[in-house]
Amino acid sequence: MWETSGVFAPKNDPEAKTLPAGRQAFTIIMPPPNANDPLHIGHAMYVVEDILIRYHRMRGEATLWLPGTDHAGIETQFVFEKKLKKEGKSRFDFDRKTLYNMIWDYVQKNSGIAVAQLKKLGFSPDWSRFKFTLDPQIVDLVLETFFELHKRGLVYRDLRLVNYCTRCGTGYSELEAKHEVKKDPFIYIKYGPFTIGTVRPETKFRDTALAVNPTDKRYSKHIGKTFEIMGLLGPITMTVIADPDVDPEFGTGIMKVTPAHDFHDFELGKQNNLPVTPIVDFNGKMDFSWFLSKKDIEPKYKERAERYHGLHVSKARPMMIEDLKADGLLEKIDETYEHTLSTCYRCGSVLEPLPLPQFFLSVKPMTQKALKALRDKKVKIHGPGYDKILVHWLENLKDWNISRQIVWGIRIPAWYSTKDYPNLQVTFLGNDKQLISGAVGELLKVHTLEDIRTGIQSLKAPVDAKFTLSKTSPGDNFIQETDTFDTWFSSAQWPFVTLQANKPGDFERFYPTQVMDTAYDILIFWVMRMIMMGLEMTGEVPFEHVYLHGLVRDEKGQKMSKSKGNVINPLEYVEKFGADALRMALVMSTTAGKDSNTGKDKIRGMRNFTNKVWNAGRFMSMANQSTEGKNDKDFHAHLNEVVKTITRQLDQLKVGLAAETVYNEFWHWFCDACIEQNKKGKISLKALTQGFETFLKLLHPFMPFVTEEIWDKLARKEKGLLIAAHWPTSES
RNA sequence: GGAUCCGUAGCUCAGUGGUAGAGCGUUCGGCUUACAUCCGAAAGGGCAGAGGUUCGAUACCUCUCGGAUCCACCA
Repeated sequence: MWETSGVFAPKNDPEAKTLPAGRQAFTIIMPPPNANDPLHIGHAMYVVEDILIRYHRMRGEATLWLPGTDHAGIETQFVFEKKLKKEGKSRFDFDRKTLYNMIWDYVQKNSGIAVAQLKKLGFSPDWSRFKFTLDPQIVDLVLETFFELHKRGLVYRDLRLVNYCTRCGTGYSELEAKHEVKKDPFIYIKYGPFTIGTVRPETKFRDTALAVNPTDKRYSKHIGKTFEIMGLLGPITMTVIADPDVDPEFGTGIMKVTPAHDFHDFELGKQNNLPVTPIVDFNGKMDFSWFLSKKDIEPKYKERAERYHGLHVSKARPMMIEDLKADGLLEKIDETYEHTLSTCYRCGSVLEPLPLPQFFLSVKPMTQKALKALRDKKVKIHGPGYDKILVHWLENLKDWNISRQIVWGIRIPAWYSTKDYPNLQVTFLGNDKQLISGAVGELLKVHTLEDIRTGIQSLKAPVDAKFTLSKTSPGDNFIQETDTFDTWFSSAQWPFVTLQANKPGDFERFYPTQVMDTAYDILIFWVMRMIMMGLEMTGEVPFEHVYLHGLVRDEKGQKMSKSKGNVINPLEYVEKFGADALRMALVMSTTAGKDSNTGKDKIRGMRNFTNKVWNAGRFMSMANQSTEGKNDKDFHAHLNEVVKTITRQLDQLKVGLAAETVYNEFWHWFCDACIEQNKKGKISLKALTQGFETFLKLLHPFMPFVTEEIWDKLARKEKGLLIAAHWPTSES
């Protein structure tokens, strides 16, 4: 009935109330769930949004809740690759276009599930405005944003170290790396006249300098001097440079510098003009081709380099330690050393810092605008402490790496001319389904440009390569960048692109939106970037309030995870206890920004409450018929207070508190006290009926199904659907 | 190393500058004609500790202790 009645869509009624401050509507953009995943309990927390939407709709406002789903680039490709692996295949068995289409079909097949589940939870978004992040109009707008940002000088391409997962084959932004404490042998190596300590002996072959703290008296005299040092592959020369970041207390106080494989060293290398010389490749394997291509190598060293070459770091490292021992270069090993490593948040592999040209956004101008908006209270964060966390991030944010080396996403619309770069390095899956690497010119002898454009796996354009921005090929001789945008790059634009890509006039009418509700764990990933991007592109904040709900934990307070087996499937509980019970359990007595423990007991308790509401409805038809009650006046007075309180609480986004209030007032006041008084003739039927209808309205945003059902039996014929009924007014 | 949050009844958590609340659990008594997925009654808390502000603090400030989370660095 709700869906066919059209109430989910914002009313076009010119009589729709004009809201305070000239606001035309009450709008919430739904955080898009991953299109290919079934819902988890976190999505059920969107009930906060549905409560607010239903409340404002009943207030007579033009109310829009805009739903959608997310292509979730890395997550989805990762899931799909796991599926391929089960079938004994990998992403390299398919050319780019085929792989993309396969994932597209896979996602399409699953995307209906999430939507059906949202409906089962009783959510009331306007399905006619549904958007997917890869809908053509959305992609189009995202590309335009990129062009505009480039025009404003905020886009650049640069060689940087990226946190690269050699397992997943892509780099990540600084936010996506997880940190894990690991125990690794800390090796002290004789290094010419010095001793250095390291956990990564394998990178030593391409060290470019030695660094010491300029205030360290032991070493300061060596600064600027060059030493010949005996290594595993023969003698090398090394210059000592000054670096105030070197901690004299740590290890031996002298540090090797490897710009290609360490973030700090990369920066240090820039300052000192050191070359970036990688030794680990993008598969996590040792690459000694630079050495083996030399002439006249001593057989001993040649044998070693050949042995190491192509081995994974984890295999090569112990081998090198043995060789160091054999050469008498190993001083000692500290086996107790603990340090923190970056790991892939998807697969858990250790991330390799690797040099790769990437597209970046200059964030500074955007963070400044965001900070100002926060200072001016244009955006208000609900959830204690999170406003400070957000400010801290905005003040310290580094430029945003928006390139991802995956196919599932929006391909970066930068094109390189094969005329400018005939030696552009590409990896191409040929007609014979073999991976072929080489320069464009060479490949063109056997394949057409069109073949290469669609079949290309990866392209390594030089850092300073000229590129043309265009939605389609700008000419006959262009090859498109193979990287795709970080999913968050398009998600950051979600509040305005969904409205711009929708019905004409929507953006003007519904933007800026009022509330953004999401879990606090994506405050930085998403909310911060939406504020930045919204301000940059529209000049306005994307939303006025950010409601950060907590994470839903199990009844013991443990984080839910698949490995612990304590994951709650929301739909299971909908089956068992009803959607109303689950909804109520999720918001009852919760506060913004705080985790809540939701287990069976709590949901069962709320099922009992649902039942209580139902039974009160049954009582109404057999209530005491008295037309006058001596407590009627007090009854109305208290009812008025209840309406006032709940209205105020909802206006202040205190959803958990409002749920608690309506629960207590309905059960312990209306049922326990007032119904009993009616039985004794102290409260009239008229007053009681009016009170019950008021409570049905107050309860409706929280428990839409039972309340609508009771309303259907009681009052719908005269008064229409409860979902569209008028919120009770209170006299102050 | 930096930051944030929390410490209230046995458990899980709300809450407020003016003599403490809910759910679950516990105890006792009830199939009272809406509801035993219920009703009635009861036990149980000097709101972590110390100091300060205030006429008055659980609530505001400082410190201590305890717990959680986030970020940075680690050759």
